[in-house]
Amino acid sequence: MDYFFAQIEERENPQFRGKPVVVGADPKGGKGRGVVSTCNYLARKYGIKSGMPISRAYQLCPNAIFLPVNMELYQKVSENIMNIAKNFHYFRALKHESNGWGEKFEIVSLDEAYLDISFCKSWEDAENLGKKLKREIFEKERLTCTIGIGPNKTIAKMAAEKAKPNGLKVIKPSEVENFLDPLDIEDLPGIGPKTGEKLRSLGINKIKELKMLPKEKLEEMFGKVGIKIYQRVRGIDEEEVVSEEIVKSIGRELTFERDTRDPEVIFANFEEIINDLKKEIESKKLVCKTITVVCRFSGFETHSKSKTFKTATKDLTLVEKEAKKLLLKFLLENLKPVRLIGLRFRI
DNA sequence: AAGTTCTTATTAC
DNA sequence: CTAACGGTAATAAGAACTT
Repeated sequence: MDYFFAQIEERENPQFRGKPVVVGADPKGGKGRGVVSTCNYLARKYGIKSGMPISRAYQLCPNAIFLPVNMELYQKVSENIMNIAKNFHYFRALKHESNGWGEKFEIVSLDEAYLDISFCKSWEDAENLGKKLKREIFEKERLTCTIGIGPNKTIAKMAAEKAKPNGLKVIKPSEVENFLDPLDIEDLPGIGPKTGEKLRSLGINKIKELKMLPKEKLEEMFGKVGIKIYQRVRGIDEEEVVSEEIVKSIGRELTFERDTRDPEVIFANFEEIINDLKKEIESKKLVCKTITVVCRFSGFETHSKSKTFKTATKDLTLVEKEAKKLLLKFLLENLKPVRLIGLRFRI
């Protein structure tokens, strides 16, 4: 979906149209500590981007419309759209007489999903399917999206990225090389700021240049990720579209309004985090094998402590006790004010 | 020496 | 003038530890 959260807000509040809209933390007159979740394209013209500190966004455009994240609403809309896409996909697969191949539908996040449309008989066929899906989503939800189509997940994703917003881009196998070569290395999924910086320090800026690096060199520099990169820059990606991912961990974390050393404040908030997680574990009938407590101190220095149980346990009272012990250790061995606390349960 | 656990780093959305 | 920086989840790597 295009600029999902902000686009939903525009739909719900037509008076926002034509104005820069930023969804995220409260800027508090430039003093806020959160980040931008999503913003519309007008806000992007001012240099605002997802993940940027909200204080920075406020500096760039103090007159933008700053909105809090209304997650319940976005979740509901996401559900509607995923259902549209899923049903659409299912009936297309039936029509094409796919024998179980094409029903795969993978939800990546609230606003992203993969459809395995390998039942299509041609790329034109695939493109038409994309057009129809775009139309259906817009007719039913009044929201635009961008669809990328390619021989594998990586290419499809990158095609969509380049076609945003309200776009549709098809990359046929014969076009993959010409599509990839001129792109920046950071356009490749899996190359983030750190990996990108390391490569840039070698004078590698474009995917075409990245192709010059031998597999061994990439593996030496980045391990398994390096091998993935080697394949991806060559348009190779065998990842399947997988319908259901198994949950491996659930966690919560919280940044305080201001750094604090007050144990009352810290433990009261930790209690809330624990209770929240306990509820989720119980309702989903999960068990807990490992707990990890995270503490971020003043200066953004982040540490974690974890404990693994002999066997996964349902005894959340025990889990709670251990979690509190770990947090206490942090406070005893580090005297700096605390910025963030978090807790994660590994299943 | 091998298997686990702990901790940190990186990425994505 | 520069830095400013959420929350959730996955995966990988290497160190530290048990067995």
